[in-house]
Amino acid sequence: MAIHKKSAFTQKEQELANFAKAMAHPARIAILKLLAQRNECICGEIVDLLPLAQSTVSQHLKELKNAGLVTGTIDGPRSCYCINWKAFSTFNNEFNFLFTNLKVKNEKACC
Amino acid sequence: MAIHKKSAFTQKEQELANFAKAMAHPARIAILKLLAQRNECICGEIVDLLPLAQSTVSQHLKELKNAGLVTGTIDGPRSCYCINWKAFSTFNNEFNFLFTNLKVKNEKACC
DNA sequence: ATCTTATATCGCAAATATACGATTAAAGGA
DNA sequence: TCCTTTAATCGTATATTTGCGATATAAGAT
Repeated sequence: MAIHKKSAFTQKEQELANFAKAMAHPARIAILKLLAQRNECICGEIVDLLPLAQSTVSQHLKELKNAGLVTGTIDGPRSCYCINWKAFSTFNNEFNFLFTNLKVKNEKACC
Repeated sequence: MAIHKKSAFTQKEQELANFAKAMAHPARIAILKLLAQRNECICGEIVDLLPLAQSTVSQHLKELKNAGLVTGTIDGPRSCYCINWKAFSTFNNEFNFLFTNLKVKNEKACC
């Protein structure tokens, strides 16, 4: 069952997994890319740039926001999203620490 | 529905998403960590180190293998897994290229 | 006050993922 | 040959994700 024994794992393991989960969909990667390629928030437009229904995009944005990767303010009929670089690089560092640093030491083909 | 309109996104977006998906579970993060912290493959033992049933661990390993993050050889009743550093750093570079490089240019708090 | 526009939320259907017990398979030892 | 050990696979229950249409909401325009 999906009893999700997440509590059996460490805080960091769960954090990294949640981060990965937030990125585990091409639509969300695309959204993050759009946000990253601009120097400012994107207010509107996002839906027009994706091949998905408005409600679907809104849901993806919500997930990115819940994961902390994106910040957003709702301003009446107009919303405004941008990447939360701080949280983003925190996770990136964690990721690199866990794997890339070790890579230097190991770099060895076994099986 | 989960009609997964993945085809509507670019190859790179899908690749990154698949990579993230493979890491999107604390158990798989834990497995990767175990594999990374050693200088060699882990043959056996993995199940003992995780709070999950043998069949569940086997399934997670299979997913990591499918995603290309882990290589493995089955040697009769004994299997042998280790991290595929090559694929791993390819993805890591892609990730960094997409986001971290941009970060330097942007670093700007908006909303 | 009503209409328009942009976006969030709800409700549902279908696909996927998670977990585990049971079973299978395959090699080595008795 | 039969038993043991180790790990993959199958079957199944349940949870979560994905996607969309319909609806709600909220601000601005008319």
